[in-house]
Amino acid sequence: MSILRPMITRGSPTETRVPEARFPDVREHLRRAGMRWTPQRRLILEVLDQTAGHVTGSDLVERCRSIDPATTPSTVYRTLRALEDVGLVRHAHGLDGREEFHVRPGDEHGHLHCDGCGSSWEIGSDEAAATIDAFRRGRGFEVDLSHLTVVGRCHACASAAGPSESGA
Amino acid sequence: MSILRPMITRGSPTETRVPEARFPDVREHLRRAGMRWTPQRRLILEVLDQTAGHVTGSDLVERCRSIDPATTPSTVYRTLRALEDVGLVRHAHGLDGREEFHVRPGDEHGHLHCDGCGSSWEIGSDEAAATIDAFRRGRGFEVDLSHLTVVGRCHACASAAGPSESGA
DNA sequence: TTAAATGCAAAGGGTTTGCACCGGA
DNA sequence: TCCGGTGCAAACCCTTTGCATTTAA
Repeated sequence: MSILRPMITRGSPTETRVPEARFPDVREHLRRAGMRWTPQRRLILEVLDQTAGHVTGSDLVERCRSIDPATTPSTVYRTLRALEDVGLVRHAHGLDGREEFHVRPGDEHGHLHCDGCGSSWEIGSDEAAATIDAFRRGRGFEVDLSHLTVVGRCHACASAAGPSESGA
Repeated sequence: MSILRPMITRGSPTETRVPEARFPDVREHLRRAGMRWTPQRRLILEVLDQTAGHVTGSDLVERCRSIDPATTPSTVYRTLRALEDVGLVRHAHGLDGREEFHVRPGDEHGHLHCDGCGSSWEIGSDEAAATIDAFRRGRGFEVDLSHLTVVGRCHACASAAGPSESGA
């Protein structure tokens, strides 16, 4: 249900470049915003789309470079902001606070980071329901799930560290 | 109930430097960790303590400089880490992802930021209860409240923007 | 006395910007 | 054709680090 509409086979093996026919909505989106559809943007969107989790700006630069060495940081960062303005990309903040981007999925999600092992998971709207409800009912605050980052210790790490680790 | 124990008059007007007697526990803390009690550290701790909310590193540098122009960034940043190691200071991440420090309060709290008006509030353990419970019961995850940052739209902003703003 | 802490200045890293050229529509 | 986008390189900002000096204990 990604805005990119992967249409057919999600990961056709050998094909790195995906025909732009795959991004019909995106072109529309950009066009309506008076923006242009360029090879660089396609590449960036593609890499972003193929990245399961999230990428920082510099990560994205690297990944794009591995496909097209001519990629430049300024273009990537500018594109990222442009795409975010149009609503095609969103960002959240990682454990270290850096921005992490991802193609905006049909269903928003938050992030759960374990301080212990460094793992991270997605928080679906179902799992976030209690949180969202609490703030909405408590003070009429509308939580932005895609910006929700919960940090702490996963079950495994919490068990290993013992129960006295948290509040101290 | 701050660890700094402000003891008497919270802000005696003319007195900028507070007698170190005000920080008995802190000295102890540092001493036990083999660390020293210096004027710089006292200043930093003081500014940190008098800052209601949170400060970024550079904020803190500025504020310290306004009291003692000789303050240097390296000392501030190093002290910040040192104090955090000892457990006297904690950090969270602001809206923009930058580290925000504060004297570690007796009761941890998270943060609530409104994307609309830029306001932010503290989330007490009571308000976070539902969230903490949900993750604990759902997957045995122990949420670190002091690292919890919830972003979204406050009641006022949500009302102003209308209900269709959130998921789009 | 002696190791921790400071101050300076320079490095560092990710991100942003100015500007001339390029190219999608 | 025309305005948006790109690439380059330099600027930026906050933060960190090396090293000689100072200073708390």
